[in-house]
Amino acid sequence: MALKSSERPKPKHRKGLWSPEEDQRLRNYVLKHGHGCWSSVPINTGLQRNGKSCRLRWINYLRPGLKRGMFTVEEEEIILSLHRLIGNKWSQIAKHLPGRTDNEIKNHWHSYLKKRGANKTESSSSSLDAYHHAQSQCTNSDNVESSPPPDQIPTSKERKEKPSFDLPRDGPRSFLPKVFFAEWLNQDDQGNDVPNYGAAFDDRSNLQDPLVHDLCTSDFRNSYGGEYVGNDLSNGSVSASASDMYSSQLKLEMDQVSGGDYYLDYFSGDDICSQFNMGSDVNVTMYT
DNA sequence: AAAGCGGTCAACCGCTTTAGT
DNA sequence: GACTAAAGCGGTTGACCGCTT
Repeated sequence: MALKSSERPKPKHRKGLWSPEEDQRLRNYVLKHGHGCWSSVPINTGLQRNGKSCRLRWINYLRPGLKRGMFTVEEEEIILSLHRLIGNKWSQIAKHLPGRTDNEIKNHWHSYLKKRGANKTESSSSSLDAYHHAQSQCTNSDNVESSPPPDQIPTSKERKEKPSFDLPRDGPRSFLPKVFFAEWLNQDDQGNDVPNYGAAFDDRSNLQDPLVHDLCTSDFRNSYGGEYVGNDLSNGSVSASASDMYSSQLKLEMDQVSGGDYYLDYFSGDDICSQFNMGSDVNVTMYT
């Protein structure tokens, strides 16, 4: 006789910080097989964690493409701006900060920005500017680091002992975070770094990002209470303003995955790794 | 030197939503 | 439509660390 799910004996799950060995197991498994159903991951890996814990560990810490280190001023502006607009929708906010997790943003909000946001009553007007500016800042070649080999990502314990950034927490905020997947670089006529948007963005089919889409249509005003800060795009005009917003693509040369090139919409918020199995060697190239 | 304190962040908890049957 | 499992999400907790007294 089959037991009801509530009557099944519950396996003992380990709790607390993840050990390097656990990280290694999970990372190896997901990179090789994909996560599939998370509840089966502990079974397949032999980890004494529940699936939920594995999922969280992967999303917040092990997943390739995560930025580590301090938030830039521009990222903070984006968080503040979006938080004013949509509140504690951390996952929505995270979609607009590539490489940042909702958990990370939430923690940062509670640690730094809540106080700062409370003090700072002005500023809404600069929201879109900050948002826009952040995209070009992200293209600065000084920011770009290719993803380290998985075994070089510090464990949670190691991070506490030796943070991945060199400047003190309260140091200058112009310090830019590490980017584990290469971002890309384009330059305008003046040699300033700009995102690689242009023609690609003019194609409406590229407006996958919900915020961009909203910003480019009048829906945005309606969606967020009729108050919109920054550039006025309410007439639905996409051409110049929208193109200036951002659009970018990340080209991954997947030598070991079908031998093809993959173009991923960097800002779509898609979980890159859940879409395919990452081979052990993933070459990330700059796409300019 | 050690106790107290506050800040940070990884991880857990519980609720909601979504998908499958 | 009801039920179940999985996934997603936001709030909260607790370990750890550095600073102050």
